This record gives sequence, C-alpha cells and structure tokens, in this order.
Amino acid sequence: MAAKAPTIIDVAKAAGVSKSTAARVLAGLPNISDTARERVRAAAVAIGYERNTLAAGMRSGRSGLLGLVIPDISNPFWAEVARGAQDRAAAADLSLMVMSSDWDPATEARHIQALRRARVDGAVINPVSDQVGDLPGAGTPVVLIGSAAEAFAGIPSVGSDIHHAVTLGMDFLVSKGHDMPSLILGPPSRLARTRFLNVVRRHCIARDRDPGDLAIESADYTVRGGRAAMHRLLARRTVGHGCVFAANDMMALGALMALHEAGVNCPRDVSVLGFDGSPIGACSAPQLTTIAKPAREIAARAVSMLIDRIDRGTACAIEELRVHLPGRLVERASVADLSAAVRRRA
Amino acid sequence: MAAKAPTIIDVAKAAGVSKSTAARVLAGLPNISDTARERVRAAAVAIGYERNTLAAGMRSGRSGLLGLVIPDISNPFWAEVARGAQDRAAAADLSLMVMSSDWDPATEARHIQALRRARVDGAVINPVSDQVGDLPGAGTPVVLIGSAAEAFAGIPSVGSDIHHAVTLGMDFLVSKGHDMPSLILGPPSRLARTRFLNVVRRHCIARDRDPGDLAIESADYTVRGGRAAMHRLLARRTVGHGCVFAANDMMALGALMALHEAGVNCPRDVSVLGFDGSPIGACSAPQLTTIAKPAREIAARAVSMLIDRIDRGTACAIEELRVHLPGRLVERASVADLSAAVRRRA
DNA sequence: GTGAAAGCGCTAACAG
DNA sequence: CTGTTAGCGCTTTCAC
Repeated sequence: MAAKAPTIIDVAKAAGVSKSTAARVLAGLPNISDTARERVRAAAVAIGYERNTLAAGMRSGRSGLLGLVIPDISNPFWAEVARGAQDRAAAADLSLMVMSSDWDPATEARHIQALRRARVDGAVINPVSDQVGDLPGAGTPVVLIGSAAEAFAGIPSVGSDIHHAVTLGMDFLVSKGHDMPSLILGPPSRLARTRFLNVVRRHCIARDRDPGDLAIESADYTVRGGRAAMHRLLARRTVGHGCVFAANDMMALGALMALHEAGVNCPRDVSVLGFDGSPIGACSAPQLTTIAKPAREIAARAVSMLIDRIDRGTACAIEELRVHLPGRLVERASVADLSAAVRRRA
Repeated sequence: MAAKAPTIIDVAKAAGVSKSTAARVLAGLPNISDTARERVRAAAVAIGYERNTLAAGMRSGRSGLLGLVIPDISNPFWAEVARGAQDRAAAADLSLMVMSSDWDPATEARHIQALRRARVDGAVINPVSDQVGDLPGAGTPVVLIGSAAEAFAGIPSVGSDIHHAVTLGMDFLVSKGHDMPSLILGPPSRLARTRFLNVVRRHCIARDRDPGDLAIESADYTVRGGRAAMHRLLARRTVGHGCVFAANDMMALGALMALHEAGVNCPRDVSVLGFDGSPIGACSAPQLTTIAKPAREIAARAVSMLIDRIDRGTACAIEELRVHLPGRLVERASVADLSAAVRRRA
C-alpha cells in the first residue's frame, strides 16, 4: 500500500518555503520570485504532488464538478450528448458526472440529489419529469436541454428548435409526395410528445387535413417499443400507412424491424422518417432518413452556458438564455420518393 | 440568489443540539436518545439540509466517487458497460465519473489524472495504452476491464474470456460450413488485437490451415473504419471472402454497409460475424450475428470487485482476481448456413 | 515577495 | 447519551 498522497505541505517542505508560497505558485498567481517558483514547481513534480480538488473546492466553494443527467446513456443520441458535454467540460478543466435517469422521475430525483450532495458547481439536465420542484440544489446553476426544457420558467435552456425540426420533416414528406404520416410518439405523459404532435397537427391544419385522422401509437423511446408500436400500427387496417414519422431514431429503427418482420418493404410500401440523427441510423437497412439534431453542439453549448452562469452569476436576462439550434435533414434511404413515381407514371 | 446551502451546524442549531449529536443522527449511529434523533431529523428536513459529501470525504478519506474510463462512450457496447457500472455504483450509494478516452493514450492519461485529482476512491479502467506507468494514483484501487487487462501484472481484472469467445465464433463458422474467415481487426498496436488474432491462428493450425493465408485488415473500432476495411478486403481479389469475422460490432456494421455499397449480398455471398453483442446489431440488415460479451455484468462485477478492494484493502490474492465471463453466440442473420446449402444440393 | 493564521463542513477522538 | 476539540488539504485574508 502506497503512502498517503502528498499534500501541498509536503511540497512546501521539500521546496523550503511556506505553505502559502507553494499554494501561490501552484495556483499560478503573480508576485512570486522566480527562484521560489522554480523550486516549488520542481518539488511538486519530484514528489508527485497532485492537487486535491476536493479540499480546494471546500475552501473556494467550487468543486470543479459538473453534472449531466440524461434519460438513457445507451441511446446513441444521448451518448453523443454525453460526449459533447464531456469534451466541453474537460476543455474547461472540469469533471463531468454523467447519470442516466432511465426516463424515470424517481431515478432522476435520486441522481439530482447525488449531484447536490457532491456539490457540483452546476448541472445540465434533460428533465424527465415535466413538473419538477427543486431541480437544482437551490442556488446551483442549471441549464436544461431537450424539447421540454422551455416549460421551466426561469431556467435557461438549449435544445433543438423542435418546431423547425418537425416542420422540416413534414415538409420533406410532402415534397416526396406523402400525405399525413402515421406517428410513433413517446410516452403520453411527456411534454416533448405534445409539442411534437402539435407541430404535426398544425401542419395538417395548414394543409386542410383533419388532425383527428392521424394514426398515433406511443412507445418508450426504445427500439423494442418502436417495433411493437409499428406492429400495432400495421394491425390498424383502416388507416393507410404510406409513411411513418417516429419521434426518435431508436423507435424508427424498431419500426424498420417490425416492417421487415411483417414482410412489408421499406421504403417501397411504407416509408419511415426518424428524428434525432443517431449515427447508428446509417447502419440500418434501409438506411434511416432522419431529422438530425446537433447533439454535440447542444451539449457543448449547454455546458458553455452553464460555465458562464457559474462564473458570472445569474446575471443575464433569461430571454437571452433560450438557445435553439436548428435540426437538419439527413436523407438516406427509408423514405420513398412518391412524387418521382407519380411523375414517371404520367 | 439562494442563500448558501445549510450545514450540519444549521441543523444542530435548529434542533437545539450540538454539532456532533446532529452528525451522529445523520450518520445513523447508535446511542442517541429518541427525542434527539427525532428533533434532528425534523430539523434537517425542515431546513433542507443535504450532506456535503466533499467535506465528509475530506475528513473520512473517502470521496464517495468512483471513476470509469472507457474508450468510446458513443459505442453502444461501451455505453452498456457504463450503464452497468453506473447502476452498481448507485446501488452502493457511490457516484460514478465516466470518461471516454477515445482510444487515445494521452486522453486516457488526462482522464486518469482528473480522477486522481478528484480523489476517487477507486477506478475501473479499460486500458488503451498497453504499457501504462502509473495507471492509478499510487494506492488507489483499480480494476481493469477488457481483453488487454491481464497484461497488467498485479492489477485485478474482469473481462470476457476472449479465447473462449473467439473460439465460439470460429467453431460456429465451421459448423455453418465456412472455412477461414477474413479478419477485420483493431489497430495494430493494441494488445487485444494480438490476442484475438492468435486465437484465430491457433484455430487455423488445429484445422491444418496456414495462418499466413488469413486476409487481415485493420481499422479503428468504428463503423467508418470497418466499412473502409471491408472495401479494402473486397479489393483483394486473390482471396475468397466467404466470410468475415470482425473484432467488434461497430466494424462489423461498417462491413455490412460496405458490402451493401459494393452490391454484394450478405449473407448469400459474404457472411459477417461480429464481436461484442451490441444491442444495435439487431437493427442492421441483415441482422448481425455476433458473439455477445456480457457488458453490464462485466461492468457490475468490476465495480463490485472495486468496492470490495476499497473496503477490505488489497487483501485477497491477485490470482483470484482475474474474472472471466463467458461470451455467448447470438445467431441472427448475417452468417449463411453453407452446410445446409451443401446438404440440399446432395 | 513571503509567512502566519483562519477557516470551508464534516468526522472522529476525547471527555463529561 | 452528549458536548468539546481537533484536524482533513486547501485557499485566502492579513500582516510583515
């Protein structure tokens, strides 16, 4: 068993200076003689000193820790978010604690409590619960991400522009000659679902279609859920399912599986449009056409904003703190071009 | 701005007892009068007290933090590992810091330094560098995961039994009537690659084939890399590529893409066998047949072992601390059954 | 420029 | 059973 980790006192002793001189050098403060700086640096390296961020944080009130709470780390989209946040945090020399809430408000609450206890300097959270009481430890800066974020008054947020993104998808479907898509949405209780659905409804109304005719199935944002939902959709024989718009890529992938299992050819018989832009969508067959959200940028931006708030306090007006990043269409192979087919026939 | 977080002193004051009595109650120690316990608990809840784990850790020498260093959080296999570790850590009321090394030794080193500075109580690491100097902060318990783990003498490890897993794959290919597979392996410098390759070689020798005839391409464990490698393999016209064995699922998925792009039907013309058991393999077309490694169990086991070592010190013999979990064949649709075809013809 | 001293919030010995 | 007293390793006044 190695001896205890060397402290700043050990460094000071080895360098023959006082604790505070050593501290100053190590913190890179000015007003230090070159000799002292030299000797302290050498001593630190020599004895393998590594600053104890816990102890430092204790005194300075900064733990150097950031939290990230996302719904599902095994979903490649959220994994990308984690990557983006991680990288941005590391660039600021901050450590990130990533926690997966599993879409469960209770788990989310436990994670948030853990972050509070760890005295994180701030947290980026994708809220699962639509109503949250004390998301942060009172006074801890928080930045929300995701489509439901704006529901929380007074908390800054960054996310994709869901109205724009869904519209992008609907317009694309129309441009390819599709009519109203059937929908595979997330769990009924989620606010994100409502927002997604409402954009679709608005689109229907604008094109003189009855939103009430929309075939809708709900799932839990997983491949398995999307697959089951697609099967249910197929069982509804009264509705035509020329195309399906899924609210995330995992469910879209599940829909693809279901179609394959049911012997329905995609995109020839049924088209599928995803929503996320998971890199993994490029591996399905047919490759998934999807609306990509800039996962890494969203995360990086959220962390930047968080760091800003930590440093500058809650200075800026909240209105400036609603960032919307545009989605972008990634056209691959799961949506058929009916317009071309129509043209060909003519 | 909210006031500073309440401390144990605030609780004590509110409950009308001393700091240590409050501490005892909060720590659940015995020898406390029911009245005191009652009042402290009530006071804690009333003022919203939340223990400061940093401060606590400072005194007790335990930070309550665990580290996990994996190569790539966006790879679903490693995401599963993260999940497993996270869950196990949470069960022990420990927080986990997950870091992605990106297969880069320098990044890995930085992450490990961050963990050391955060004074994690222990860390689970998948070593990227085959030779590592001071992996842990001297004295910090470490458990290694992954196939290269055993190369580190004196550090306990848990991983899949790579010999068993690769053999499983080779035997399966043979049972389906395939001969020697072409290989898509990881980067040349990685120890894991050598071990994988050597099992294949041994298999060749046992079946009177010349290992020198093996067609081998290297990639970086990504979809993109696997795809490029498969294209290169296809370009080698001198070798027959009845089947390809990839060293991880992402590369196998990339191979599937390449095959599709080249107009080669899988599994009819070329079979592909993966290695990992990423859940996402079920979404490709054809669905990926693969050797599944128990990601969550590996991670959970590693964390359990780590906690054990933290609690009990470095007590047990290292020999007992090499855990190998068996892989398992997940037969889906990317490997053709040539034996059946042969039988049918007869 | 440098050192001495006072805590940050908590736990762990000690006494009572 | 409970209160008092030291620190954990660091930062941060405040003197010199």
